[in-house]
Amino acid sequence: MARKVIRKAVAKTPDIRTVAALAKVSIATVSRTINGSPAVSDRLSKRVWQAIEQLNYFPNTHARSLVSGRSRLLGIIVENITNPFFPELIQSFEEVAVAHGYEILVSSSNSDPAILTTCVRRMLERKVEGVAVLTFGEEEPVLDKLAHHDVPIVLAEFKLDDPKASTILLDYTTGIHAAVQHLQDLGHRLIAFLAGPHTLHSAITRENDFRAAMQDAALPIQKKFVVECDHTLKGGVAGFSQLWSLPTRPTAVLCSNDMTAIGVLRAAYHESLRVPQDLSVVGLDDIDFAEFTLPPLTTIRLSRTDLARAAFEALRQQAEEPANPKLQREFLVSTSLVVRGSTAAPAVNGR
Amino acid sequence: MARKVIRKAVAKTPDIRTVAALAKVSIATVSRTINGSPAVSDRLSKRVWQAIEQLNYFPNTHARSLVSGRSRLLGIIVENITNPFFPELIQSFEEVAVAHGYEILVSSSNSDPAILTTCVRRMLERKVEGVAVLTFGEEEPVLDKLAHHDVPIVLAEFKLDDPKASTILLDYTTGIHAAVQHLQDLGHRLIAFLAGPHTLHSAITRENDFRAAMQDAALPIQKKFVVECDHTLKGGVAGFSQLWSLPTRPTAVLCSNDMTAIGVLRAAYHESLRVPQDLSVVGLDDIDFAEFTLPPLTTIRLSRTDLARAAFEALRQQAEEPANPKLQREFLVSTSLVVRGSTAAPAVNGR
DNA sequence: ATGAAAGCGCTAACAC
DNA sequence: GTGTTAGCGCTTTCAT
Repeated sequence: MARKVIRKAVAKTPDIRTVAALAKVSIATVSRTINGSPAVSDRLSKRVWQAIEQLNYFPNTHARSLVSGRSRLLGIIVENITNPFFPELIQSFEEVAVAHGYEILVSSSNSDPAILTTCVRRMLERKVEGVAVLTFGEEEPVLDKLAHHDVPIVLAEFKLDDPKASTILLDYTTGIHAAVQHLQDLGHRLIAFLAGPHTLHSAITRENDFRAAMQDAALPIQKKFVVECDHTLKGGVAGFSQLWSLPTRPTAVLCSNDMTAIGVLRAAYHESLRVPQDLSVVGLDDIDFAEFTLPPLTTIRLSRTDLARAAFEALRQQAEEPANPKLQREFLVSTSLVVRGSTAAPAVNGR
Repeated sequence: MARKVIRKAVAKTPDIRTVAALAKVSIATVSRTINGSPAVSDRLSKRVWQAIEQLNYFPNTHARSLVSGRSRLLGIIVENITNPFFPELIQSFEEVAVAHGYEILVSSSNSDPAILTTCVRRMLERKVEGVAVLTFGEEEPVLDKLAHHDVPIVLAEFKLDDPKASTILLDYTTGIHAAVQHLQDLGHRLIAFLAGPHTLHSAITRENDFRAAMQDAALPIQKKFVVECDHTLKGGVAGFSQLWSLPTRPTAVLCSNDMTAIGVLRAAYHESLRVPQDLSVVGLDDIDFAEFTLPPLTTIRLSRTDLARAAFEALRQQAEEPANPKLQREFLVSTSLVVRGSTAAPAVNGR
């Protein structure tokens, strides 16, 4: 009794009962109205919405999730939010998720399996309906845990043998072939490749595609022309100096990602090399910034929007139509070459 | 009955009852154990943890939030996640929040009041315990709504007259004075300022601090030397060309943020100007990338870590000790000059 | 120290 | 069409 009095005294945030009382209907009707059930008469529906408006009411998500078993929460784990590629990805993912009435939980794994584990756990605790692991294939062992918990999961470039898992395949081949072709057309023969860390599936795929493209172009690959970097700007600087210490130097460098290419641009500048006259540089990703480097970076575009949409769609399907027999389990995102200012014909003495 | 059979058949995710049954205790004891209540005997506690382990159980956050009224969720709204300043800020905020057992909801307002409104609403629905609005003072009207809902809120550079609101003040003065001093020491007298959009509190504060610093240095400000940009790289390019079309040109430019400064660097390059010999450039923020521009950018550092920590602490205090009479309502984050390669003495003919 | 039971705000099955 | 009611999984009195 005393409790009730207090409840009246303190203006609590309105709940479904408050609305029902004001609209003079049952709480079931309020619930139905909110959820757009067709079985509510216009007359009552109007009264309910009016009450909702008047009270500035909105439903408690936790209560909803508890009873419905659906949280409308999706998790997205990226490798490092500080890498410009990822914020753009997150933004696209958020946009499409919110448009479909989902909320997202974001985490960076920072390539640390321990962190990934706690990320996953936190997301599981929040009862996410799906997790997009866009770390590009680094931390496989942990992923089994996710699958075990029966949560839909989508991975970039890595197939998990689990009915709840789907995969986004990146078609690097097209873009990388186009890039090598482009360089060959310009007259380059000495083309180097600054690879990503071999702990990453994507890095290995990219490197393999480079080798294949060179072979298709009948261009030899000098052994020392493929060097493993770490997908950071500093890594690009280091990779460049390794290349430059070689007796024969390449006239063009294809990089496993844009940050590496930007590192090369920077290192080349310090060596007083002119890009593209003395060295052609090609990146991969086409981060927003690529347009603004000096010179603007020729690069292989990997659309963050396409990737994010595919990831969301994979999760949505699993969450909303788990019984659908023709659930799409694989998604393909393509790449394409964007020619800007960092590539040109090699200088004659470069031959 | 039929229901129960199904329940047994399908291996449901374990709940508190499952644990209690396995440990042969009541659900209350399980709850107490999980929450570290001292009133549980070692003997039972051990049994409970064992069961938890064995079942790989973890509590349902929604149920917990529903009954306890605490979601352990914090919201952070930034202006644009694509601006490198913000991911760094988000990362720091996430780190400290997670370390304290909170989860975060991230949103970008993209300077659009309508988007901000829905962000706020979504966060309110999720029952966040506090919101950090780090948009730097753009969308005031909407903020009242937040305050109205009795949710703790922390703002950057904007005071809201509400008991639940606190403010983070940025001490630009120190950094900007140091920068002007630095330029004066190098011999500059013709110093321009590329301001941020006047819709931003922070932009106005920065501009005012610049004017004050110039006055203190007894340096005149040419009227046309202060131009309003928009805190983007493109804005910096545009600002530079406006400056360069002037009859007398500045020998140094101080920019309201790093992206603007990077735009100036780029525009200067296109004019075949050498930085810093022909033009000194100073940024503000010290984003990660500032270290890697060509040349490395001299800039005024605004620590994202400090800012994030202050924001979290403000929210935590409001959420956990709302009754504390000496709750801190204002936080100060300082700035400092970082000298790199984009500043030098002006060329003699520049005099 | 432990357990029984009430109830957080909501949805959905069932009754009318 | 609309209302009544039983829980969703948990925390928290209140007994014992």
